Amino acid sequence: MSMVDYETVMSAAEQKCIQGGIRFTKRRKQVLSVLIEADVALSAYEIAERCNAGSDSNMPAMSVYRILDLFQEQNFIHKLEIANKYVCCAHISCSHEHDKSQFLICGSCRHVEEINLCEDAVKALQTAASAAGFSAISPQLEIKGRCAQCEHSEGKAITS
Amino acid sequence: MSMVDYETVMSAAEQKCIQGGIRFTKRRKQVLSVLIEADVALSAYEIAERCNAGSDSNMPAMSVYRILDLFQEQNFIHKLEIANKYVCCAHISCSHEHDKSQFLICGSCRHVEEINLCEDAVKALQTAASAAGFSAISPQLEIKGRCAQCEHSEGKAITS
DNA sequence: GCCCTAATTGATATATTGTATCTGTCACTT
DNA sequence: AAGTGACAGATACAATATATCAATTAGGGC
Repeated sequence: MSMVDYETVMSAAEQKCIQGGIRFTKRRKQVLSVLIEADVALSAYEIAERCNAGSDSNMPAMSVYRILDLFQEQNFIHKLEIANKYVCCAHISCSHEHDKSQFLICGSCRHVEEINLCEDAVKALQTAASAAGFSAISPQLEIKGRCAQCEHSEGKAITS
Repeated sequence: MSMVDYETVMSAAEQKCIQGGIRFTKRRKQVLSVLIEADVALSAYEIAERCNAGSDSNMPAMSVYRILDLFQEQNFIHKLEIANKYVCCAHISCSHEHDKSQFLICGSCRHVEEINLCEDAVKALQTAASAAGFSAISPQLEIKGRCAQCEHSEGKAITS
């Protein structure tokens, strides 16, 4: 998330909170800050640690979970269920619709990359889902694979 | 998994164990039995419960985890990481290669369906992965969506 | 059959991730 | 200034998973 401007994202988030009748409190700012500045996906407890690192603040994990829930509702962040980690949405400060995101997750090191699938691939997934009685697939797609780093280091197979 | 013949699968598993120099013990038979007979994906603790249901056996959850690890190495089962549940591989008793599987997982009720994607869709995923520096995607694909049942019951949005 | 070795299981502790619940506090509205 | 509802604190606990070491069991050579 380090490619987006911190201030732009924070103020966009604040605006969306105001519009939604939600407060952008100190706690919430802390959590969003950590996620914006992280260049990797973080677990809830890692977020709490980073909030507390080198400061007087004492962010309890429970608060992190509550705030993460809220942020997911607001589409500020994504939860990667394969990794049990959270990432900042790359499009908080965009005006256009951003309800499609795809993530590649390394089965070895859990490194995460956000990608863009072509429309045809997404349609193929939708079609297969419909055939199986699923009316819709999630706009967020998580695909497990093996990053180049892990591919070169060890011969260990991709987990499942 | 109820569409496959129980005995066929069990004996195929036994053969593969023997070939791999691995014992097909009572504990392992219990776990595989439960997964074959289950028509839904089960968590490790649910598997332990079912092993113990109405019997003198006392299967500890730790043993289940160990056996699940082994079965994953042997490709007898798949772990669905989005649901934290396990399913029997539909192809244990097949002779052909079976290293591609795709699952649809309902984001509301965690219902699981195994599907078959067309080659083109899989290739598109591969291509996108390569472009992002992932040398390979996992042969097992998990896609989150919303099953027809949940779609008709509630208006609640797909989680993430 | 007996012993040796390695595989397997038992048993216990602990880590990680997440939910439930109730209470206290703070900010906005009137 | 008081009331209301959103927000945070605090505690307990559930669910999922890993680590470790001891005890047991099965199979192979003698």
